[in-house]
Amino acid sequence: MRGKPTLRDVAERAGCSITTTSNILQGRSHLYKEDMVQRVLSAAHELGYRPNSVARSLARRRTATIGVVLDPQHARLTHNVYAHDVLDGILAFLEPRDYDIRLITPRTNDPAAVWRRIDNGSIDGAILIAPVMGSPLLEWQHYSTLPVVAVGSTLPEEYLLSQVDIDNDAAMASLTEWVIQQGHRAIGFIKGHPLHWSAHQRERAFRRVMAQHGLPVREEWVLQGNYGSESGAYAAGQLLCQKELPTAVICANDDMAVGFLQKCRELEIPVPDAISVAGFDDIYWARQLGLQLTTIQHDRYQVGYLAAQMLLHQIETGESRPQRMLLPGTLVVRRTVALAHALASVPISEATILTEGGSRL
Amino acid sequence: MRGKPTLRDVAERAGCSITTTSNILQGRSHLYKEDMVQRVLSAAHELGYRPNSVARSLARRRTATIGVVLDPQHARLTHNVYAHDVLDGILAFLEPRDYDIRLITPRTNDPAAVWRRIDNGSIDGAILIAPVMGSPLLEWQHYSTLPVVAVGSTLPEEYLLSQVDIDNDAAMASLTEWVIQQGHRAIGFIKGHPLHWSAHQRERAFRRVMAQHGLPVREEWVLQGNYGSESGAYAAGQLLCQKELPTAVICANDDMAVGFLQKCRELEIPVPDAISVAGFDDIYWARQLGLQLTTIQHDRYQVGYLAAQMLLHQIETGESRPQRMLLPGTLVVRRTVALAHALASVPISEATILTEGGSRL
DNA sequence: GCCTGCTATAGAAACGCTTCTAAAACTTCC
DNA sequence: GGAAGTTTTAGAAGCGTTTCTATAGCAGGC
Repeated sequence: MRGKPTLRDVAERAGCSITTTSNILQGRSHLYKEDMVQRVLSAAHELGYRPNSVARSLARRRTATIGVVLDPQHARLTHNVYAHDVLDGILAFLEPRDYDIRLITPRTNDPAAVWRRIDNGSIDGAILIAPVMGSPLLEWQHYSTLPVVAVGSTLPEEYLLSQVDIDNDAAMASLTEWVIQQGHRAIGFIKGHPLHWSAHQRERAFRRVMAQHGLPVREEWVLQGNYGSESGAYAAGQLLCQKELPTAVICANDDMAVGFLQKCRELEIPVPDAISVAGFDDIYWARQLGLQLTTIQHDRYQVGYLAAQMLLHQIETGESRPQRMLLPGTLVVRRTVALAHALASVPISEATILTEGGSRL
Repeated sequence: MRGKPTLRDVAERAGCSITTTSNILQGRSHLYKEDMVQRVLSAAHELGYRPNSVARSLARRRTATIGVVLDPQHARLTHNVYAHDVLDGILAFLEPRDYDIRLITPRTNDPAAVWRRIDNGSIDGAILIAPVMGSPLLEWQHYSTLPVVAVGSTLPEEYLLSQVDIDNDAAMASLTEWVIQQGHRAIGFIKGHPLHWSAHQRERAFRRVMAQHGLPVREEWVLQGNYGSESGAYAAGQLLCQKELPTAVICANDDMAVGFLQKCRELEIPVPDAISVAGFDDIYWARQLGLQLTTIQHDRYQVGYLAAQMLLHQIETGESRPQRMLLPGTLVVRRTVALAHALASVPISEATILTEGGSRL
């Protein structure tokens, strides 16, 4: 016996066949006499036998491993707070079920290469983390027959992908609704990264609710961001130097809201006294730092957990009809959004005029 | 041909043997006539053949996968900023070399179970992320013969583990040195998590430098934290209500420093006017939020990158003597540490007295 | 023209496990 | 006491690769 002990070594030592050994070691010991069972068990223990998972995977035709694939766009985990929470949820579900995780971070945009890497027989299914528009991950159908679940992007139906995500639309709608209820009429918006579906969904919800309330959206108050906090600060710079200002600004995510707040501090514009700011995501460090940001909180951990569950279900049942599962977000009211009528009547009192003067949906 | 095409299918289609096919597909085409090579290549392409990595691993006796193992203590990735950066570095090194990563998060403290999970033939080596004292990961020697590299913990030699880490001792020494150079004599310290080696190393360096300068360390100014920001805030509460205060406080990491700063703000104690605060780690969000924290910056990404490199070297050469590699940290001077003599002479002017009155190393 | 020494190709044995199928060994029953 | 059944065990064929070794085919040298 050179190297690691194999099933054959155990069998020899116990004086029985490989089959017997394999069966007993897999827990099918009711097939054998107590005596045999003991012999095998102790032989295995004495040799320190550990089954080789590669050989097992080959024989069983399943690997008990699932792939977690990061979009090439945001393959650097570091600043991808989203991925951490989701990954935690995935791990939490999979670990007790003896599934392992293979982390795949393609660095190319060639879908054939990407999928060759993902679907090479080493995983039973994959979770795609937040594929963006144009991502090679979305070419799934042409390159793989693996069960797949996408998280963090609510994709159009035609991609035929199962998905778990938060309900961006409903959450942003309720946030906007609430800001309006605080008496704000003049509301600005900082948009998220243009390649993220969520950015569009959040913007659309904002506009819809504004329209429902008959409030105009002034395009000079709608600024492009990219979900990064610098872009929030930049947008703040752009916005705050305008002649007329909104009384409130909704940022498509917290990172940008944090950047926005910083810029406000820099320019010595008090929040929420001069302007109200809302975010979306309820990120850890904003909370940690006591920024008291009013925002939408949602359970990313749960997204990961449910995605893993959905994927395992697909793997085990062979069910392949794509499903979509949307989790609700919760409005968290803190202190960066004030009542509009309590505002100092700086340039912001224009607000009331705007309600009439506004032009488009 | 049911299911995925195999090497045999390609061979049949190309009208040659499996060996030939395998050789050509692995790039050994100089062995064959151009004609044959073309036949095989196009057959493979037409069938959409993709080699099965599990079978390949079994035959080659290597998996081209390395395991990244999180200590059960901090298996939740979410708030483990450290792990993200390291993981990024690991990925960056491994991806272009066609190695994959298996993420392993044991949830138990039984070393046998943990190592059964890690070393089951599915990986060629492992990187252990920040094993803490008493971690089952440290039992390595008894349970595995896999090449292993530990990162994020500078362990005692007797564990016989290769390691890559930052030089906690040197970095904390230079930070302390610098604070002293700013004229501070009365310096407090907030300790890190007692199970982390780094916490002890940082504390020891602090004490040593203080002693070298003949400065006493007042034990009522040395408070236990746990690397979490809440613990920093708590320690601040404990410290700041004392009769005599230090003029500066060094926190064993940034998270605690952030907590400390928040508490200061809460208590309306101006930093650095009333008290100076230093951190260690230079975390992203502290920077992001413009806290201007004076701290030690170090390259966690690089730690991961080098660890992966070291591990691959061990795997490929069979070299197994444990090596240790320590990366230097860099002092980043921002604004939370002021010159001591520029301080308002609040209770803090006691400082000068302390230099004499102090008691112990 | 036969042996030597190439090159080009194929056969077959691993790798370590699972599992289907078959065959011994032992009951039981009429 | 032998057919029929039941329990216990073993044989052997995969799983899809890699790779060692063997064998054709075909020059060239004497």
